[in-house]
Amino acid sequence: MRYSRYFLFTSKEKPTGAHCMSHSNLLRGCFVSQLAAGIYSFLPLGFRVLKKVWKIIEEEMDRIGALEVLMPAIHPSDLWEKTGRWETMDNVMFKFQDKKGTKMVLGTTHEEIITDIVSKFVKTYKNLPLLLYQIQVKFRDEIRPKGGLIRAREFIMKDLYSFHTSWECLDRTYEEVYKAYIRIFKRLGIPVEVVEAFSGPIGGDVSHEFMVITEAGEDKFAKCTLCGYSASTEIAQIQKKQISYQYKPIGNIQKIHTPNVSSVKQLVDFLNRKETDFVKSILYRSGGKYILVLIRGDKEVNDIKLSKFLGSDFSLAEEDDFTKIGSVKGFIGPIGLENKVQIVADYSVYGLKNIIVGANEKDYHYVEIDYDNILISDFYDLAIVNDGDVCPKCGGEYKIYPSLELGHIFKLGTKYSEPLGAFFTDKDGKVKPIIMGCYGIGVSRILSAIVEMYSSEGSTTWTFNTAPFFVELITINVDDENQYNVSENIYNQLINSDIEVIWDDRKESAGVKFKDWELIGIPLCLVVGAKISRNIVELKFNPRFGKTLPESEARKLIPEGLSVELDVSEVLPTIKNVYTSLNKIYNEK
RNA sequence: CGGGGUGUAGCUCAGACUGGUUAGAGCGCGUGCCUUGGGAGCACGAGGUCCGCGGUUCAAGUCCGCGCACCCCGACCA
Repeated sequence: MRYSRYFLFTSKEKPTGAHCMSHSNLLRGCFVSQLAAGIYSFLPLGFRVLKKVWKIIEEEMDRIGALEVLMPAIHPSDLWEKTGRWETMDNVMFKFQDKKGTKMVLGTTHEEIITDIVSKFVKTYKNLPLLLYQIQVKFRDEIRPKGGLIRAREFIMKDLYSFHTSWECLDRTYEEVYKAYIRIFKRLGIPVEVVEAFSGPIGGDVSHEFMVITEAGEDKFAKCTLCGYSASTEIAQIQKKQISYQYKPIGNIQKIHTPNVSSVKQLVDFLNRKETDFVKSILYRSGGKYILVLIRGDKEVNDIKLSKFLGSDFSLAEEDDFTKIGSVKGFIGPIGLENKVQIVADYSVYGLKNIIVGANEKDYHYVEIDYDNILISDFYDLAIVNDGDVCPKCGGEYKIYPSLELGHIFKLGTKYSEPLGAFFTDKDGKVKPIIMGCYGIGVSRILSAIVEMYSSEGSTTWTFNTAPFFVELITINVDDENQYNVSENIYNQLINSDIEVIWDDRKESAGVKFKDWELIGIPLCLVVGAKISRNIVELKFNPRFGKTLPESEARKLIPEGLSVELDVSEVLPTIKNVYTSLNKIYNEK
């Protein structure tokens, strides 16, 4: 490809509105272009990268026997109503009506559709197991899209669905998909962490997320520094505590004036105490009862953990609930409410002495309270884990990492097959619901993830299998006939050797060409300049390309100083050699 | 949904507070010269519904009202 004929309009300036590096680089490198909030076009260069990611996913899906389909992006409401998700996913759905007034939705995901398809055709155990997947556009009307492709409202996703006669069979497929995902991310050059995860409204009980560690993400996971166990902070538990608790009502209670000071943060400043000297009290309604949850001031309640204890039907109390139980929002505390609410505490409250709690009176707190002065009905693990919390597997310490979710695999069971009537006749002649799994990968998001991994502002680095071209050929002075002719010759040789090359044949200054090379993230750069009079050209490596490789390989392939001078006759063999070595690392069966 | 910000040339932004000729800069774009190993230089030039609608005024990019879009923080998020 000749640069002069390509669609490539790079930007020297950092775009406004791009607040993370990958977003900025993808815009500046002319990979994508924004149409509306969270809605992007893939431009020729970006689409090349997308297709490369796409292809690797297809290859690995093929390898586990999954069959590719393409389902509609527009769905009528009926299937969604059958599973109840017309309501439960309403907050992210783009809904509209067709000209007949039929309710429609832009597909947020495709469990309903694929299950419907399978239910029409698969009637016997003889046709199972079955794996179907697609790479398709998904629509989610996120309230706040951000980070470019990281959280978009229209995005590309790979979704695989598996269908089984038994849980054992699902388990085996789940394992295979897990391994396929590991291979996919390895081939893409993305270091992923697999973490146990919450399966959420999609259903099922087991799930794993494939995360990359980056500040640009929107999730967090906890990893044990000792045994390596890791889990999303949505579900990460801590080691159970031995509780030996006896209620000792306090005789002489001390109250202090805290005018208009209610949040822990404000109290810390006002009283000059530590966050851990406070116990927060959070009031919930559940099944007509009130539950007061106590938690140490530095911690946050994990609603998912709480729902295990309260059931799914609970909500935060509102203003008038506080009045009903004789308390005040902002100053609620456990002492004095013993008869009106059930009091449960997070483990973090256990053993605390000389703490401060709300006095159920506007502008007042109680001080010098011990944990056993509070009537607590039970202690549970209810908090979102922090650094230093104790791993339930080995007693080691957790560390929390910011992360971006690239893949998520679920065991669904019969959540969709039953309501949508996907049944099969088993060997024993009985009709049973098909057991399902589903497995997603955020394909477009992967582009952002790779850029976040290895690039810096204004200088992108793609990995071997994702780089839009393998070599950028730069001719310093295209008016120099010798430089031009040698370049053209090398360009043709590379094409004939199936090495993807973009030739910067523009009449631009050298600086412009080098900056663009770095911005668009091509691994190798071959420079044809004045030294061509001595038959010498220079081969340069992208500044961070080595980081995308295993260290030993990087040492072997990449010269010190990232650059080497070559005789023209050595160019093709050298590039081919690097290409073959990398291909072996990333694409060997 | 709450809080905040922004909207002027293709891009990044000044001008607005205190209304007043023909609305500016840098970059980019075009032409010519020069230059060709890290976004070079000189000259000339093209390019604007100042987000939209309404209002105040002799006069609105500027003031007022309504709306829209985009961005940020929070809430939300298979």
